[in-house]
Amino acid sequence: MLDIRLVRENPEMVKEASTLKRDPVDVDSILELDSQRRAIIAEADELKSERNAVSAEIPKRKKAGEPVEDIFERMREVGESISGLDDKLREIDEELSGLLLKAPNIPHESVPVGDESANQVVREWGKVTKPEFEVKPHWEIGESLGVLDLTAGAKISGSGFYVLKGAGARLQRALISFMLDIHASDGFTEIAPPFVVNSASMTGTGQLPKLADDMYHIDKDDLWLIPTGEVPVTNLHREEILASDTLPVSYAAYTPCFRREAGAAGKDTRGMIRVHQFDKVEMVKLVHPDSSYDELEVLVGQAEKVLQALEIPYRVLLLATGDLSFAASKTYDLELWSAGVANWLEISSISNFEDFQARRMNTRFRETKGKPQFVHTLNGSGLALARLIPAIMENYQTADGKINIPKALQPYMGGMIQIG
RNA sequence: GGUGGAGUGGCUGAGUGGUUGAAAGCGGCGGUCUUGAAAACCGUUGUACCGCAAGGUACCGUGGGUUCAAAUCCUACCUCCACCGCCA
Repeated sequence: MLDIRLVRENPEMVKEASTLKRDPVDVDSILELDSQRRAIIAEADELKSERNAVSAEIPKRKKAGEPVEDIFERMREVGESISGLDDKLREIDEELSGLLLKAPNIPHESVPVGDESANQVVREWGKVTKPEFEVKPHWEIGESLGVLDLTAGAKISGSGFYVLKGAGARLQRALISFMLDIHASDGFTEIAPPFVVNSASMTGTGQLPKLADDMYHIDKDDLWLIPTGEVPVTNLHREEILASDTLPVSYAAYTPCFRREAGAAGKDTRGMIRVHQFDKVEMVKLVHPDSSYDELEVLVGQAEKVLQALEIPYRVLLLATGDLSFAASKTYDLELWSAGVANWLEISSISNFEDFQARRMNTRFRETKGKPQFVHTLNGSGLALARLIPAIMENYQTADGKINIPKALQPYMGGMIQIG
């Protein structure tokens, strides 16, 4: 959520920034509601002040045996005025916070301006080699080796669900342990959170109110299936004031992710690439505002570490303003080349949200002296399994139609060196 | 799911419908003392909003209600604890 003071003091900046994000904010309405709100508060507070003063008089009068009926009469009217103003204030507050909750975060100054085509390749790691044989896309090699079954997924759940079998299922489990071990040894605390959360949590990280249609909702209990581990893990500290020496807080969590993917269809939806349920290891950080951009670089490095350990070539992309997600100030994507879809695939997205989520969650920290301040939050995939598994199936494919197990992963596969 | 009990400041814990933002203790912070520390003693110690300021307002699980006035009464909901039922 944007700071209302920021909107009040820099309305043009907010208008421009939201336009760059292709999500223009109705700044004028916000300002109008804001000034109405303040006027009503001033009026109501004055009446309340009067009521409090008179209330203090009543017991004294009673003690002195003086009549109080006339005061009751007047205070009844004052009370009615107050509740009228309070009702109106509630309406305005609701409307105002509705607008504010739908306003996107402001891009950081270092973010390139433009649409997707303005994304910048920051660096590349490893080199994409073209093997002499024709690499089969993961859905073909996976099906032929009996480790991936898309038909079964469609049967038991529907289109957009997959089933891993045998060494495929083991591979996924191995990757989860492998990645969590890396993060844990680098100081991340492992978290096993709920996979279903309430609306307050979804609002806290910014999925609600705008992205409701992209998520699965359980009507009966008014709960949401998490679209990413970011939601439960970041919300761990909702409505809290942390001691400053607890920062930075670093978490890593394995969770499934559920996404409705309404309207998604096309070439890159084949196989495991765009599905309704996938597994992911997510990293989350809560940090001091002064260090959040340094932490962002570190977090990108942490995600890279996994790909490097697996020896899979990738590139790091700095997203342009128009490609940034709703809550992000700055985002790097890690992409790797997929022979299957002949395209770069996003395998990780690492973002700094500054205080945008913290403000929604009311997550603050206190330094030894001074007022509580909002923390900055970051998160990044480390990594998404439904992209990583295809990457391994395609990058580690052999000419005779088998899949080698990356060396670092072999201990996690009980020593297995090849599938097939 | 059923029955009973409870939800007050960082924690423990008082609180009669009317200067109670809230006693007391612990903890925290600052100080005195000390070579240093501990102990002792003194002081201080919630958050948000409105306001240029002075100052004002709100908050005692959450929402609604009664009242001139609610931490205190009523009501619904939420959470926690205990027991019963069910269960991986």
